[in-house]
Amino acid sequence: MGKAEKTRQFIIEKAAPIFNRKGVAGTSISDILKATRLAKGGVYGNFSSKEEIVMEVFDYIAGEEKLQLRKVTATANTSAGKFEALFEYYSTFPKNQRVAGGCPMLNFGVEADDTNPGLKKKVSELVLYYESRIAKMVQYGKDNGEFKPEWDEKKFAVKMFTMLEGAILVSSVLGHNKQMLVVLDALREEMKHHSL
Amino acid sequence: MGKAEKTRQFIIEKAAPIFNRKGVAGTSISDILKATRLAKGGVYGNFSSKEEIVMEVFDYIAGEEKLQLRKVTATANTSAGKFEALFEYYSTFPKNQRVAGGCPMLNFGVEADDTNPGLKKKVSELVLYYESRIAKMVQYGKDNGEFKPEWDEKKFAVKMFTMLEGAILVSSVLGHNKQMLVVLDALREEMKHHSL
DNA sequence: GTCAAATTGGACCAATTGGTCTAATTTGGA
DNA sequence: TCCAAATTAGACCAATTGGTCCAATTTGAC
Repeated sequence: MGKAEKTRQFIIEKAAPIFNRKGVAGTSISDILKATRLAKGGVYGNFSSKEEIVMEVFDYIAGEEKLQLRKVTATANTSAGKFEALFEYYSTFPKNQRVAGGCPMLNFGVEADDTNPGLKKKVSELVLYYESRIAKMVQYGKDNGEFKPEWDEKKFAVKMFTMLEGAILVSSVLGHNKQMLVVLDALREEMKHHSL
Repeated sequence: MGKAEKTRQFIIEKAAPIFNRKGVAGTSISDILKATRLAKGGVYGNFSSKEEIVMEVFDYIAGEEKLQLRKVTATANTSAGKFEALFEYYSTFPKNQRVAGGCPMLNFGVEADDTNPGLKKKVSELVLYYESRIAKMVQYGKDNGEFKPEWDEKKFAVKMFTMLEGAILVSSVLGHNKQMLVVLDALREEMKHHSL
């Protein structure tokens, strides 16, 4: 990693939690200068615009979250165990988040929806990625004889994903995770109900 | 309603969809001047700050949405019928929305979370209002012998609310309502499962 | 029709926005 | 150690931000 590449990465890492918290419109270049303690030239020598920073920041947060969730699920070797590990992870969300500020799909998705088509596309791809990951985890469990074959993995993926996103919203707004715990219990119950 | 009161209301109505779409930080006073075709004095003679407009705009959208949902559920006289009317309403969301831009709890909640405690409180109160409305609808159905008494109305309210919010997010980002339809089917199924 | 209340149009404000540019300095790899 | 690449510090830009102010005009309730 060259010198410039290092600085570029450094800027992304410092800017990521700011954008994730305050949104794109709510974050200014001067916020980033403050956080990085770089001069303006140091930022604009590596990025051509705020928009370019935002795009890379989203990819960075998305990548970190994927890593984190892989790490969480890797601790278990059964499908049911992986789900339980996920449920435990979300029971304290956003405690063990890699990049502060909550779920990037929620944060960037809501804002990008009406204002930033490029970012919106990135968010939509990430949504589909997670839905398919969940579905694959169910399928894996079915293949291994953990779950009943008639469990519809795609429908469950949609339910689990939407409930988690909704619960993240509610938790962050209410300032506690009671609803998240209810949601996780419901997901556990559905899994149990389809277990062999 | 006096002259000033009319203008005030007019400003709120014109500003509401703009804030709901572009967010608080993403909406400028000049956006509002353009939409209302008022002069600056016309706005600042009625509101003391952008913040004050935002607060009233949120209350306005919240009120309109409450009216709309009351209207939707009023068409049915059973609890199950009211739920079905709601499901049909959300199956085409945001088609019949009173104020364009999607769910205000999602839009304002995500942004206010880290930036605007006053607005955050308003959102959280609205979230609790809807959760309790759902729970009451279930309770009403139980009282009328439509649903099994062991159906946990509070847990269902959390599930329904979080799933709908998540589905609204996913639908808006993906640009279609497939996931919303899956969610609505799941809710229908749960209701059926607890029907007598 | 009067008269106070409301609105206009826009000048004006200081601060901030995203972004460019440059000369001077610092950095780190060959 | 040298030299190109990277970064600094900040001047500068035009545009925009939220907000104030005021004289002149329009409005509508009585």
